Amino acid sequence: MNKKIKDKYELHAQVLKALSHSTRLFIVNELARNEKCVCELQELIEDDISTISKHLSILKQAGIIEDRKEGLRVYYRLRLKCLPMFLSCVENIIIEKTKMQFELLNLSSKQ
Amino acid sequence: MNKKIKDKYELHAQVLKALSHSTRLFIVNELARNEKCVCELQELIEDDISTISKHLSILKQAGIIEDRKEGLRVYYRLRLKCLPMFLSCVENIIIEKTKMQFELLNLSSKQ
DNA sequence: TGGCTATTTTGCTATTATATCAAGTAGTCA
DNA sequence: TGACTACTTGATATAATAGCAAAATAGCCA
Repeated sequence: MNKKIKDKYELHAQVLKALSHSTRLFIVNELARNEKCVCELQELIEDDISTISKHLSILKQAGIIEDRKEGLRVYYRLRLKCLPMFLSCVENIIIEKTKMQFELLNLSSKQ
Repeated sequence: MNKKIKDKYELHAQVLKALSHSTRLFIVNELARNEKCVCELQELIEDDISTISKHLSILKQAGIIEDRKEGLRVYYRLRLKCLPMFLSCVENIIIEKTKMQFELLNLSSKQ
């Protein structure tokens, strides 16, 4: 694979990597509804706040979310509007995969 | 975050993790056009064949691709038809992000 | 059967990602 | 100014992943 092509896919992989974590997916889904401050996310997730802050910085640096400051609070919102559609595609993958496993089970029980 | 929700996002994260690698994204894009055997992919990628085989098994186990055997060769194809759409969404993220960085550069040079 | 080709699996080391705690920054308000 | 709240960053220990090479498996054909 030539370097130019590899670099292009490297960029794509970085975005996907940023989304490859259950907490970060949860965050993205929450922010798809409306913006939230770190403290609101912390209440929902119940992890150490520094862990959540770090997840947010990973999403931000990937260009997936952006922030704005209001007094003491930092509000985050989704930058990528096509993300919910994209996640429903992932949902399809999971459903398909589960079906496949189910069919496999059926086949093996018939033997 | 309650366990049920966490588990759901964990499943999604696994699919995204499988896609979070430049070689695997390349593979998926190649297979989006038509099925290919491992040896054909190896020619294009030029990595150790055992490395490519491992990438393929990661994509397969995530439900993203499937395989069929023909003689000595194993042909892989895309299982997830919505994937190209989904990747164009990632492309948008990258374009947006690049624009943002460009604007930042412009702003700072005006000072 | 034995030798050949295509692919997968295993064992290994190096690299990268994650979680946590402690310390640091930034904005508010008395 | 100093205490307080909301958040970020740094250090570090632990866990997951990548890539290579050697060994194993599977199908073909003489």
